[in-house]
Amino acid sequence: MKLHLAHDHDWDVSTEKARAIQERLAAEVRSEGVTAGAVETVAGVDVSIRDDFAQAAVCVLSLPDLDPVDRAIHRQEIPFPYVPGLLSFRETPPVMQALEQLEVRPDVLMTDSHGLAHPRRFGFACHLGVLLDRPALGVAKSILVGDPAGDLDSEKGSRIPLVDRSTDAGETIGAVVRTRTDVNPVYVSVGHRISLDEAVALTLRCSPRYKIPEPTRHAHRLSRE
DNA sequence: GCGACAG
DNA sequence: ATCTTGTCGC
Repeated sequence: MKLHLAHDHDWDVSTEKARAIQERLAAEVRSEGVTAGAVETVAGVDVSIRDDFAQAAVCVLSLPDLDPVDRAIHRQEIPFPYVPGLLSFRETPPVMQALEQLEVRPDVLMTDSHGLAHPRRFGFACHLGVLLDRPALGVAKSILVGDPAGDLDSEKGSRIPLVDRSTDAGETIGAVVRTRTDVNPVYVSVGHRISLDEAVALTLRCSPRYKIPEPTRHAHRLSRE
């Protein structure tokens, strides 16, 4: 896919400068734009780390079937160390290179990270979305900042707000979502050009199925031998 | 000062 | 994230 960068900046920066960049770009995040029901393709984005290399993988799935329609990977040396709150500086560079290889332009980008549920309201999901000016959301497996507002029902589909009390009036920065009964909840937050409700709806639409992409089945079979 | 800390 | 052992469920 053709990458039209709405914003750009240096990547070889200090942690202080990185935080400053996040604070500057956080003002560009938009919490509205996409309608989950109209989304036809979603790109799942993830990065694996081994030694000094980062490998980004992107798989575009169709909705509502979740059939893989395009994919790409890119491996490169880790550009930035892992620092809580600065994850995007390690993951964005390799992911951009993988996205550029796609032939199908996904309607939404889904990342394994937080978006607004971040100390400076600018997690990886926001970073990716704002630089590309594309819809994006974050789906994390654990909390970086904030607290669940109450107790989440064990029933699939239940959701409660994720709020940040450390600030003024305790703002809602995301949602705690149960995608399946008897599984740990995921933490969904806005990345860019999508509302929290649409982000939650999309997360649910993308989770209750078991269709496994061919490459993954192969890798799984090999790994247990 | 101490604890927390996406992946 | 990655590593590694044991256990539970379909």
